[in-house]
Amino acid sequence: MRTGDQTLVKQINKSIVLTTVQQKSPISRAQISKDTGLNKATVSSLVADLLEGKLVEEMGAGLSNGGRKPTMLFFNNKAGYAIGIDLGVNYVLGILTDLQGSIVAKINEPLISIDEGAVFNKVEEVIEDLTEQAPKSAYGIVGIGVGVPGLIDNEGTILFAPNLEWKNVHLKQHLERKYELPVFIENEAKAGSHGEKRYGAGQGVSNFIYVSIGIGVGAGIFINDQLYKGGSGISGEVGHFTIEPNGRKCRCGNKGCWELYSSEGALVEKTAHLFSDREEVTTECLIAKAKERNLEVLNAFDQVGEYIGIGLTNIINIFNPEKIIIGNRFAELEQWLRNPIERVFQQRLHEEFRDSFTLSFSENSIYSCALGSAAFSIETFFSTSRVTVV
Amino acid sequence: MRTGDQTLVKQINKSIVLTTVQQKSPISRAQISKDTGLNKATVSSLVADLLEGKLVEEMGAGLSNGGRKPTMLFFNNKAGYAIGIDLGVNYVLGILTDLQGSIVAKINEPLISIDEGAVFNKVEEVIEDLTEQAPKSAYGIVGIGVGVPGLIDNEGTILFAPNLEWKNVHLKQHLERKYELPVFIENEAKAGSHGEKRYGAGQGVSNFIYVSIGIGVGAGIFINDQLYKGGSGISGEVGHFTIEPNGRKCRCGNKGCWELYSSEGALVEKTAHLFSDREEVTTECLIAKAKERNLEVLNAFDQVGEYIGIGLTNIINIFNPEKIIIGNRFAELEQWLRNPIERVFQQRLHEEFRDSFTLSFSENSIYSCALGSAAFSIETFFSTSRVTVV
DNA sequence: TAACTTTGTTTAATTAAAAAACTATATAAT
DNA sequence: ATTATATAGTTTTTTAATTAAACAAAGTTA
Repeated sequence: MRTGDQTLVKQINKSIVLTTVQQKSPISRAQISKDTGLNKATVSSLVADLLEGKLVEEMGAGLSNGGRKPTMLFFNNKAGYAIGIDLGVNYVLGILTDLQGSIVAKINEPLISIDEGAVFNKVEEVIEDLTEQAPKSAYGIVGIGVGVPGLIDNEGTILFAPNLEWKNVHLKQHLERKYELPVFIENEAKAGSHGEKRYGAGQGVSNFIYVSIGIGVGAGIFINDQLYKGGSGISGEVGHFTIEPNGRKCRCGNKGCWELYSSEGALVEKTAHLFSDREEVTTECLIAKAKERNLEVLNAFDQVGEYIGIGLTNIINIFNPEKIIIGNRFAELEQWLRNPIERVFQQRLHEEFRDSFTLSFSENSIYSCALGSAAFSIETFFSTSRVTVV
Repeated sequence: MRTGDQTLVKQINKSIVLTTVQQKSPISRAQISKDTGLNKATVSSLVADLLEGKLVEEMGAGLSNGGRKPTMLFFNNKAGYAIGIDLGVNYVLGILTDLQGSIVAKINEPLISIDEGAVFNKVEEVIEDLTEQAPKSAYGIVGIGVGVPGLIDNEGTILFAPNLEWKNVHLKQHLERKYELPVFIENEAKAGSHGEKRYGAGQGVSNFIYVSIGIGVGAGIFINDQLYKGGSGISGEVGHFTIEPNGRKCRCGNKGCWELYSSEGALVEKTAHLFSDREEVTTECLIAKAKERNLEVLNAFDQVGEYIGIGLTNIINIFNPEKIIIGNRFAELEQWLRNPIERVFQQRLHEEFRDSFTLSFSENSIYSCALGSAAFSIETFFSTSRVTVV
């Protein structure tokens, strides 16, 4: 339990000033004082600290407002860099971002084997490649975040990753020892939701659910502007909602799970007969066929869209969110999915819920997960480094 | 946005000291200092404030620990009283509690009519009866809380109460004007969850879901020790989970809602043929028959229990809670429901979830909702009154 | 050119916590 | 009994932060 003292006060105010600069840059000390309600003298003192910490810089005089010209300040997004990795089932997507979340380098490596050692090597290769590309900066690489499709506990252990066939994998410790940097391992949907919160459709939204639909279905839950991880870190397994109590067996042990009817797998099943080789069916080629107005593919999208809608009504009934964001591979399917989903909403949602939220699709394309993973590092850097802690 | 200053620090610390006294009473100043990490001098100063505010009192010397005897302090639970009301479909249950949540008076009035005016009159009758019974105290009645079975928005308006056949009812304004006291209207399940958090099975549990099962099914969601209300205040409508996509029509508009299979209504339907008059079937007489080992009733309990289990697996998959608490009328059915529910958990939950939570039944019997409603007033009193605000 | 504005710093006042010194009151050992 | 030691709680002093007020610097406007 933390008690109140002067250091707490300073931490709070310093963080307010830094956030204000980040959001409203370029901005003067006087304007920060007006916007935040902090006294001019307090702002000057805190800005001096931030200048010394290299997180804020002066950029000369601005335009006069009828008196002395203000000194404009801006957030030094190049004071450090973060690495974010989206560890997929058949790829490793890595990005290097500045402290503002802008991508300054990226690399996408295919994964041939899902063997633990082989994947670890590939991840290290990506990390080292990005590290080399990082420009010189005051703080260097501030951390590494990795999004993984699986159950991750509160200590960052990968408990279970079905599609990678992993159990109890300690990637976090491995990378921390090797690179001596803060490492964050998080579930792919949780990382993606974080990416949307900071840099996408979740900005300014306090309560939203990011639903990642790809090979599986998972969710990242934002409540009161915070990612909700769950009692042991494994919240958001909405793919295993029971939608059909006597439906098909799912490999999770349950029957009739939502993701059996609403994921890439469901699409493939419905359309496999259109292709000579089942292995060849990908979301990309289905999109191609849908654009040619192939009726069977359009029907498959519509049917899968209906099931997605049914699961989303469950989410809406329980969370009453301000927004639902659909991410991962299905983020590209908006033009085919929005109609059936909204049809189901009309049919199945009580009227008080119907206009209580908006339905969006991911704004960061394939980068939500990697961006969110990088952002874990950036936030921890801000809250624990000597920069903001007194 | 609140900035940091000395008043904030004092508020935080005063609240810490008060909470410590509430939880560990009787306790000395020295012990508070050790437990909280606050300096002895700081504790003395804050305790002086709380003594002046009548929230804390001295009760003479305690036993020596090898030196000067400590002056023991205790929380003055009689400094004020709160009214909590559980507004049911056919009853109004009112309680008067002290600031500790102990019930000092109660009254249970049957509701003959669900007409808005008639119900308002009955509620006022209950409030006035309880007010008269309140002992003289420093702060008097600090507020009135009412739990209602329906959708309540963030302003306390009753948007929709199906079983009362109400729409857009402004009970809050009505009572505030009449009694000039803070009034809190909240959904019955949210109020119940709050009751369990403060005084029942939710104490010390940060993340739990209270599932109220009676005529309908609703949930109160506690996340990070806070009640989550949702974007517009109507979260927790788990009764309208789609469990059977092609099931029976629900009056909410959807088909195959969970509460059609798992509430009192489902029980009545399965057992109505055992009674001459369908109106006579109540949970109470089913309990009586179950105790006589009536096979048909036992089977009904078992089947309903299975469906409850299915809905709970959905809740567990999405929230990964530390605890599930079953409340309202079904809280009395533990001996018949626990088995089928846990059977379903074994069948349908992935192993990582199976031991991640405990299943409990309400500890406050029929008072969860009224207690939680009263507690809304008490907490607001502590956080906004001159007592704790500097 | 004088009057007024705006920006940002400096100085003094205020407040709350914490450390240190101190008083009061015990217990325990001799 | 007396002395040493330990604990409880208050008083005094120190420290660190915000804020208000005064001020200096640098503009604009009439």
